[in-house]
Amino acid sequence: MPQNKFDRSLIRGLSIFQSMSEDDLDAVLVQASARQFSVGQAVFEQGEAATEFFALLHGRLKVVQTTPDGQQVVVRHVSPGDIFGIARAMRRPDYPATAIAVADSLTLVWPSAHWEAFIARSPVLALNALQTVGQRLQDAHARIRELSTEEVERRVAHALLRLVQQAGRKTEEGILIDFPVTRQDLAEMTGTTLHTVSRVMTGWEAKGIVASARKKVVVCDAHRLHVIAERQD
Amino acid sequence: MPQNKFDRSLIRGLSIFQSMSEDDLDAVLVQASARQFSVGQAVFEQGEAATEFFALLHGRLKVVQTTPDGQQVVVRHVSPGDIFGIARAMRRPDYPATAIAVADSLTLVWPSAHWEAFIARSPVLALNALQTVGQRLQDAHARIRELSTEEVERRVAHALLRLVQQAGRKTEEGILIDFPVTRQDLAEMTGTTLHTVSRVMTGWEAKGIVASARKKVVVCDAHRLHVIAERQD
DNA sequence: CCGCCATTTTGCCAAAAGGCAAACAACGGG
DNA sequence: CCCGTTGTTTGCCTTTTGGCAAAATGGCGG
Repeated sequence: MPQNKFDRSLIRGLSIFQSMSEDDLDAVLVQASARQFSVGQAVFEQGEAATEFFALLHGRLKVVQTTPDGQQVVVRHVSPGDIFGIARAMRRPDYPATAIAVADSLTLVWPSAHWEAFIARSPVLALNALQTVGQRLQDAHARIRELSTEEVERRVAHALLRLVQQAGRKTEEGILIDFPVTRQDLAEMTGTTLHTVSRVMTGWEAKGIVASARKKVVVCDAHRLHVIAERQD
Repeated sequence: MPQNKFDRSLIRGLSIFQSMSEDDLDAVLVQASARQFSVGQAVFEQGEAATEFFALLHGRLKVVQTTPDGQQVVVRHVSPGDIFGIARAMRRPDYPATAIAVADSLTLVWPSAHWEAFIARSPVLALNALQTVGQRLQDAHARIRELSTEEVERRVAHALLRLVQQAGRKTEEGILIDFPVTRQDLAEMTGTTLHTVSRVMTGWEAKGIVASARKKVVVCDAHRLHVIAERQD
């Protein structure tokens, strides 16, 4: 499989495959195929049978849950090097959320059924997966703490700083979030409404903390954003 | 070790040890010791080095995170049969939260350093742990969804129903939450204040949905509570 | 280049929830 | 058995946030 040769250097960096032997890694990669997704396309949908799992090589995804009445909540973002869609590895039969490309993306794909065989061949994979899921659990608890104790402005500040961390690119005006972000997206990340996000951002823009345009956010003064995120009223 | 003989039947039921061979289980249990905690006592504290991990045999704990300004958030509850304090298994050096007994409790304790050896001996342990952590991640995402999209009354209803699920005991008046729960506790579980919880519960009490006393909650009409929890305003 | 459509901003108002303070109630120790 | 401590209820008011409506803006396809 030619693309596997091509991917090899990228794949070595995936934390999930760390400290695997070359042979074991080969055995895993032989089973993989590549798949592309363009902006807005879903990799999988909430409720679907979890027949495959993935690694993101390039691009960016958001993972969203939809409530029965149609509201959406962004559970997390997927950055290059992350694995995702590993519901079956946690013995869940279906995907608990929908993954949507927010930038053109390239993924590796494996059939979920192979997971057990991979583990059997290379037990370190299970430990790496445990660490990965553990980290996500920490992140989720941090979100819960924020939603429980912080007011909207602080939550939005935290969300922006997280995006800077994950997808910030230095420019002349400041740090650009390097994929399209709408007010609605920020609202779904922070448990508020696009109206409130707009009001908050307008306020920050007036103070020169951020600059924004349609689907674009630049953080000009990360320090002051930190102060907002951490202040105790 | 005499208590290991005693614990044996309980331990077989722990999901984390499922489908382990007798020999492997023996090897794990030989390393365990038992430890008791009375109400209010901490099993471990947020930020401490994660030198041990635990299984709860009897009793109940709450796992809380404290914010820099002292607010507390109940991350989850530990029921008998759960393992907890497995930070090191996720390669975290310290406990990310504090675990406090809310009922007199009996735990098994292992040194964290043994985890790797256990896995080496019985790889299925890693898969079971992955499932356990995966389930907690699902639960955390459900909490995030609730905090993001639901108003206080629904959140409190969900929290109560969850407690009924985990620790409900049938009585003549209804289903009793079988450990002490204060308004403050419910507030920390739902991201609100004890005042608001009190107001909500008073309303429900008037309608005969719940009955409560100091540190005690009885759900009289679980069905109507469900309706409240699931209604879309 | 124009017009449509998605996105953003904003004003105004209403509802939800928090904060404060005080009263009240129950339990437990001396 | 009484007192102090801890937990609960409640009134009143303020603040935060959401909802609705409408206008403004900017980009993209025809």
